[in-house]
Amino acid sequence: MSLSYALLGLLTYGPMTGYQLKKVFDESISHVWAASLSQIYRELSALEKKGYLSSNIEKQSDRPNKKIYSLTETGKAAFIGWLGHFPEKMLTPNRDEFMLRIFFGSRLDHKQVINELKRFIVQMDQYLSLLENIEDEFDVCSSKFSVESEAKEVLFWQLTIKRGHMTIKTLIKWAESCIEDINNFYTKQEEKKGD
Amino acid sequence: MSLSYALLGLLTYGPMTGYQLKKVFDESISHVWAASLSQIYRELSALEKKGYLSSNIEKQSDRPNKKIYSLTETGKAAFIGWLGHFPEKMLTPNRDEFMLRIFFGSRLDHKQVINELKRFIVQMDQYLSLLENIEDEFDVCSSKFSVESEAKEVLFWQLTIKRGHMTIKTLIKWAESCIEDINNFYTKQEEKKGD
DNA sequence: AGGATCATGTAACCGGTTACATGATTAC
DNA sequence: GTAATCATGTAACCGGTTACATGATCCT
Repeated sequence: MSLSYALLGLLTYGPMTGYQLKKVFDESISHVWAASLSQIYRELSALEKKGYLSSNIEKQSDRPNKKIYSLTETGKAAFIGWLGHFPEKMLTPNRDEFMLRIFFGSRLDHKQVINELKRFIVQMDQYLSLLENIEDEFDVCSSKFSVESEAKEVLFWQLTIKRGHMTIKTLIKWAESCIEDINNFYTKQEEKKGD
Repeated sequence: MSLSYALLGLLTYGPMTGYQLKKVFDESISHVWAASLSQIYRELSALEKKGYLSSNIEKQSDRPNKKIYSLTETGKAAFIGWLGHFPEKMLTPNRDEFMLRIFFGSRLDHKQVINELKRFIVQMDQYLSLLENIEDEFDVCSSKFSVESEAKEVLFWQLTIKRGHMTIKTLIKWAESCIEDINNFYTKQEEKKGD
């Protein structure tokens, strides 16, 4: 599965604990592949059993001990192998609770639908500004460290964030056009009654 | 869950078999919520146990008998209840195998990445024309049947397809800009070497 | 002859979600 | 005082995927 390779991929940057991996996930990959802590722990122990990872425990007196995972050679090879094989079908099936309700929107009061669309826009705006902050940080990054390898990594991270940015902007435009379309439909309906 | 309500929702249009539901799904809701046949059958029997659906069997001599499901009153009430309660968070977590590889794209030969992005564009173009065909059919629909209730339904179906249309178009633009960005990065890198 | 369509399902698997459990430290 | 952070997990559940099973008819 993909989650395991995401973990292996992050561990190519250096050894980490499950807890640290979760944090790195949330700040980077989560925009492309989300994961919960319990899932990460479960996956890490499975990967260790497989021999893709090794672990050593760092004792701490004040806090719980750390279990630090490192990528093995076979683990790295597995990651590289996975990375080179892109999926044939690049369209991932959508499952969207919100959209499912819009599909049946004709059964609702159109004022409620418009309210929900407005809520949708607010949420997308929030997420958009979050993405814009991340983009700003990347811009700082790529100007600071102009080492070739680091700049290259930042480039691809930027591309993933850009995708989010662009699609969210489009979704906002979509929702706005929906509100218009719905309003038009209902005003036309009333004109007909007026005749 | 959502699948059950999608099924209940479709059955508000009239009684159907699981097989028929699958076909309707593929032509409409699948763009918003995909489902497999085995899943539909499993779900339908669960809904019948719950009392949301009732079934009667239509005997056929040449083909397997049909098990026709109808919505019960409690089923309809459950659907309406679900429909009115939109999820608080309208952002669904992404999980995209393709994007995960782009995230680690710095570890690949940039020519391969560009090739995969081009394949991505081809696939999106195909899906786009599919969506455009659906939109054309809807346009015919809404001009043909101008009964108020039917036109209203078509309106919301159009909105769901429009979302797909707009996001796919954006994804194509994104992929094109990625190819540019990557090419720029590598030509700049070579210029530096030339100095 | 071979594949699509009609029509029903079952069973196993896999991975994502939620809830539970523990417990010290630090910051407001 | 109470919430967040650090740090580890386990167990149950739920829903989506894949594979299997059956069998006639219709189209190329």
